[in-house]
Amino acid sequence: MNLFEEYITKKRMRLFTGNREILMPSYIPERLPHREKEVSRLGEILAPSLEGVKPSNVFIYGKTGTGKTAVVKYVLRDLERVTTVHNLNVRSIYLNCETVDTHYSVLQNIGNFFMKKWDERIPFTGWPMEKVYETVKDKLNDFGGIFIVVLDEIDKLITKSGDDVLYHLLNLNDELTKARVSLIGISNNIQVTQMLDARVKSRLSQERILFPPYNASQLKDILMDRVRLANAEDVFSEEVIGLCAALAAQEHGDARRAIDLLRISLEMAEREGAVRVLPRHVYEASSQIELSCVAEAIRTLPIQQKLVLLSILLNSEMGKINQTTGEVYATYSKIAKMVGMQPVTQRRVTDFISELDSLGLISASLKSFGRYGRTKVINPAIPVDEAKEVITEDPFLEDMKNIKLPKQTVLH
DNA sequence: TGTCCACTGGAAGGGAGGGCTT
DNA sequence: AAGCCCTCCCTTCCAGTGGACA
Repeated sequence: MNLFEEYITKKRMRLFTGNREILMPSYIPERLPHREKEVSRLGEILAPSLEGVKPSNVFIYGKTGTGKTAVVKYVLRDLERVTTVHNLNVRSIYLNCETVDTHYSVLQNIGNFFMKKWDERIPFTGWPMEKVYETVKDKLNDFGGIFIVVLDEIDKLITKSGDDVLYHLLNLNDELTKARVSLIGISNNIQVTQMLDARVKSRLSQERILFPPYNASQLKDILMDRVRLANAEDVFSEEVIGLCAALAAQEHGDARRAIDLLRISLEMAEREGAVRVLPRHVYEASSQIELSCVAEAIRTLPIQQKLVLLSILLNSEMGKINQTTGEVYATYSKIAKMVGMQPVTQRRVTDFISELDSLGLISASLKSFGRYGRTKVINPAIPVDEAKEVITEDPFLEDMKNIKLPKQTVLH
């Protein structure tokens, strides 16, 4: 049977044939339940732009899945509709600092927003900063209106590149003759603002909006709305929707998680050929989300970090609990040589350990053993066998699949 | 109370890689 | 082709540290 014929037959058998995009967290509906206050607050802040006045800069913070990005995109979409109809000179750009995380790339993206011809574009590297800055200024002056720059996950930008970028962006207005730039910073980590220079900090957060987590009943409303919008009431019972909401509420009220649960439990039910989504599909979806997040995090790790993680897993497999940095480094050096790689220094490995810790793949905490030194105490935070399997998918590390450590490498 | 261990983590800088300018 | 610039990944150097032990 033709591969795609099969797909078409399957599609006919699908439980839900409506628009699946509605069941994605990235979909912005026409109504955002329980975020009316935040929407109107941001709307009020940005409204002066319609009269050609620069709106205040805004700093938005709240945990993941509390609707920060959705509200900002929602408000900017409305703003764009109005400015298009009334032909007003207001534009905005959305940048996610997960990927746009350097001084250069932020300015490059802003500059390229106004570039109509491909060959005029600022390359992703190569130009002196000064030239990029001047080009951005020229382009903004040519545009001559109000330009709103949204920096989502701004904490990533600050931790990686410091506050230089923000300093430059905030100073841009002093050097612009016609245009005006406003900043909207979005962060799920309030701590980062402590790292900012006091002047940058006060100018960035002329206005602040805090997004509280959703509770279970609010999440349920959000899911109900989506289900109605997708015309999928006959697929999801109220019980199932409530369960998705309850599970996500346990995770600090994460709407993104709740919507993912809804969609993936639907996929689970379809795969099984069920007529409706059942609570057990939701539980299955929940554990699948957890596992696939871990697997994805591991897959995207650079090879050296994979080796460090593998060392920790192997040590743990040997029954070693509470590993020290020194022990991890010893194992790492051995297996790096085994796969024909030059081991990096211990200093570098301590950075890798911190990164693995912040990704939640391991737990590492600083502990002092008195005269026996001070080190990090490290344990895997994920299932060892599954994690090993994902790591050894890497063509470089295939040979490590069945490796067992000789005892003396961990026991001193 | 001072010493000392086994690191931690900041700072500075090297060099490779990608790209532009002259 | 040579000279720059920027980012990324890494090394080298080193001051700093919590707490057991003498």
